[in-house]
Amino acid sequence: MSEHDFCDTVHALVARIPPGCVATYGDLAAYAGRPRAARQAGYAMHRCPPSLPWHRVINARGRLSVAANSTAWLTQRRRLEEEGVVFMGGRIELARYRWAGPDHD
DNA sequence: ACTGTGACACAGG
DNA sequence: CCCTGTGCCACAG
Repeated sequence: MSEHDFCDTVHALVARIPPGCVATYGDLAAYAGRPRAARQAGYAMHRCPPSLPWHRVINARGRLSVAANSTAWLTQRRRLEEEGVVFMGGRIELARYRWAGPDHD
C-alpha cells in the first residue's frame, strides 16, 4: 500500500480483515509499521468509516473495547457471532480467530 | 508549548 | 481473575 496517514493505513488494514477473523489494536498498529501505537489504532477506530468491518477489531484480552451492553457492543457481538466467532465467558479465543496480517491473506 | 485524555498493551501483585 | 502502575503516541483545548 502507498503512503498515507497512520489513520488511513489502519482503516485500509481493517478493510482487509477476513470474515470470521479478528485483529487487536496492537496488531493493526504493528501491521501499520508502528508496534507501539496501539492507542492510536484505537483512536483511528473511533474515527473509522461505518462501511468498514470495524466489529472485527477487539483488544488484546479477547474482549470488546466498547462500553458493555451499549448498542455498539451489541452490534459488534452479534456481527461476530453471525460470522462464526464464538464467545466463551464474554471472551474470544484469540489463538483461534486472530488475523495473521496483510502479508498472509 | 503544555496538559489532559483515550475503542491500548503488558508486567506486577 | 481483578486492579494498578507505566509506557505509549497523537489529538484537543
